[in-house]
Amino acid sequence: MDFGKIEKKWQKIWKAKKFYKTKDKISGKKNFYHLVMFPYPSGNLHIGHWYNFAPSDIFARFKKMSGFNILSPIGFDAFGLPAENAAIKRNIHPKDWTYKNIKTMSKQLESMGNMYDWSREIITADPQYYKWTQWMFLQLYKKGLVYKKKAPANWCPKCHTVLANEQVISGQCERCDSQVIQREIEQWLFKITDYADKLLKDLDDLDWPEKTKTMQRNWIGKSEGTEIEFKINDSEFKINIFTTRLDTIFGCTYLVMAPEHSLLKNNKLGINNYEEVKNYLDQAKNKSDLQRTELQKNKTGVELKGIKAINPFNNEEIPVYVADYVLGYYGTGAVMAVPAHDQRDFEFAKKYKLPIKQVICQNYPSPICPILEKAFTENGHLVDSKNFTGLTPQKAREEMANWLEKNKVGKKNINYKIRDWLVSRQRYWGAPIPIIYCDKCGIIPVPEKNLPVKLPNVKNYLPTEEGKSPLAHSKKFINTKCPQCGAQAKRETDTMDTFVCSSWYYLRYADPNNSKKFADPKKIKAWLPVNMYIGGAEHSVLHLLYARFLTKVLYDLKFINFKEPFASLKHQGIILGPDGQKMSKSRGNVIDPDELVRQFGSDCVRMYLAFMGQYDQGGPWNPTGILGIKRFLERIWNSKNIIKNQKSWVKNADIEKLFHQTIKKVSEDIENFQFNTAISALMVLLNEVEKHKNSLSISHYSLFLKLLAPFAPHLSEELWQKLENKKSIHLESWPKYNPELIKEKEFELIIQINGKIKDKMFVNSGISQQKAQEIALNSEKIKSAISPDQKIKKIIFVPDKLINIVI
RNA sequence: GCUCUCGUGGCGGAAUUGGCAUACGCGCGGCGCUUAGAACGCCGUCCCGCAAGGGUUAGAGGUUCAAAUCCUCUCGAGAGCACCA
Repeated sequence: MDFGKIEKKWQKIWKAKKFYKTKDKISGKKNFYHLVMFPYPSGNLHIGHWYNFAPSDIFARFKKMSGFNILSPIGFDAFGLPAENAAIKRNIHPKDWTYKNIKTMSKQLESMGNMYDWSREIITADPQYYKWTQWMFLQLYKKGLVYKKKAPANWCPKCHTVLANEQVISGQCERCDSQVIQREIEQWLFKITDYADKLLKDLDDLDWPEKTKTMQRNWIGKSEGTEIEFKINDSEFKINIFTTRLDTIFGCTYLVMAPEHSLLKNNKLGINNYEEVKNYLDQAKNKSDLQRTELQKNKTGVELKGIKAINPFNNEEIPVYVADYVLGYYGTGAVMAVPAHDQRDFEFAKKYKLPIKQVICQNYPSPICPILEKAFTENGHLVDSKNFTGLTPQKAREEMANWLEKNKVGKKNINYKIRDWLVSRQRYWGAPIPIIYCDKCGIIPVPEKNLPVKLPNVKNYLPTEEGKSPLAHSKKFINTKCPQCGAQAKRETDTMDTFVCSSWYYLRYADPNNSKKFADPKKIKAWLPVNMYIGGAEHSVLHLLYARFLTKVLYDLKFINFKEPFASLKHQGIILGPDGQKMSKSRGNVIDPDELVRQFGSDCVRMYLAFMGQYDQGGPWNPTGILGIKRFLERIWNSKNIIKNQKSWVKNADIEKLFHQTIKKVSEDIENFQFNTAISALMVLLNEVEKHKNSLSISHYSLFLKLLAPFAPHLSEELWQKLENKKSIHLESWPKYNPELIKEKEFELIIQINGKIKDKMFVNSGISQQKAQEIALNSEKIKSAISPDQKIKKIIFVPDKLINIVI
């Protein structure tokens, strides 16, 4: 049977009839926004894309048949580094490369037969789209959530651009794996840190995978502690430190400042050995993140000679060091070092022969504490801590913080790990940042009416080493007039991180062709927030965090009336190559879905992907089982003859019951994204039906086709129309089961002794414990298993399941 | 180092969430159909045992009438973060 032929036929008909065009409102139906993360136009679809798009379409089709008005759009995340890098490698203009890929990938996507509304397609590299990306930038700018600063940033020497914190993986560039270095450069940032608390709190109410929420929580990294002032002796300067272990302050034997600390610039503190310190600062600056990490085991630092800091709790004078194991961007950029209770301080103190003073001890009130071979970080009681001695660390932190606040030398404070989102890129293939520099007026945002700032079609799009965008070479682009005073001015030449484009695209689908607004508020209201969002877990702290941030900003600006973009979220697993490695062209382990579709048909491929295993698990691609699905579909195709050749129909209560049980099982499984067990239930049903051919009526057969429709949209449509139905099966409503009919009249009672199965027996459903007990004790097997001298201690009865005799 | 997943036949995986372990599919074996094969159909297929029966969810303990499921430790695989004070 050539399924490919049927599939092409229906795809053509659906396209011609605009069958999947979405209406914003259908009376009597609730809207349901079903969204799959839009693809990056990298070249061709691989089987991983199919795994993302095909099973999710099963869910969408099921929801549609269940009575919802579905929005299931598609588009392309078209700007960005990888496309640009790939284009450069092939010596093609990024635009040509990207649009060529979009064309191929669209064709491939169509061959899946998904219910996408192509009239709503969006492409983020389209000026009609990025006009609004630039508009978003301006809204954030107005709200004071965008700023520019010159500071060390993650620089990828191969991509010639800065990267956001989220795009640096273990000190390496997310895209090309080059070692990222720190480079002082002018950059634009979004103040995502202002939203750290909201981003954290609102996670609680989201229907998202728990691990994804955990990842975001860790990324945001809330940490409650105390900020303390340490005065410098004979000086007006103070060093502020942040700690979560205030209880250990009597064990503080020195302070450490990060090399980036502002008090270290130009020898403000009047240090005696500034030459030496300056040398150290310069060295630290040139270290990459990775180098700094690699040196974890071998910490370095320099003492600031000639100054001492004063511990406010005991007025002890302690030395101050600069060391790059302290981070400049976290907390206050300085810490109090307690070697006895912090492993990093412990290592440093050992190396520089600094005192290690234990103030938390397990043995309290015994005065003898064990000698430390590493930092002691567990719980105990305070020792050698003046009037705080004897307290638990928890209690001590409370009381010490009160003491600090009373004496005005410190206060409770909260720090977050998350850093501001660096959005500027020194690259060509992105949305230009809508900013103008005027000698007189300074930094001026482009007026909204002048948007979009179009990306010019330049010949020279190669990135440059000096840290400037290729757009800096385009005189036509740079030179402009100041919107405020009209004088000659220059445009910003950096472009935006592609994650800015993708952080709001879900809003645009509600109204993709609007030229006056990013979307009509009525249409936004009709569809958003997204009801079901599906995509890879690799975006947990990138796209998914950025999208939440932008939604919250738009909410605060009153453009939208919801705080979270994606009500429910599901991740699909990753399909690896047959060798168990990540699929990549260089490894040569990429599976081409087109070839599989030619061989088996798209219904078969999508169904096999759904059948392979749990949707969120993935794993190595193993094609051996696809024949099972192929056979299943062939059997369904042949089953039309059962009806045709049927002479007399015999009602069969068991088959009747199985049908209703299958409706229940399939419905619940699709709702829970358990497509594999839903398909297996359909297989069980077909197996039974084939055994009792004469008990299959036309209405049973129709019902089966409806259950099949989300999984195999083409085949089910073909068979449906062969039954002389005029309308499409995809306009039918999802079958409902009769709760009365699925009830089992009998069940197999499991009879256990001490939890081990000894006998099984069919009995009527709903029997009482008494009755079950009687039956169980009368069983020959049970009788012989219990010797006369053994007494029954207890009997456990689980209704309609089992009875357990404890002896 | 920290945070978090996961480990079930030869393979992909089920198990109503603590109540019949191995559903469904692949593969394999046997039989049928066939000149033969392919395809298809039927039967079998966790291990030991002729059987009665016993054992089995990476391994070892524990909780429970009852554990693949909960707890502790060990081993193994994977993901994310990583000097965050």
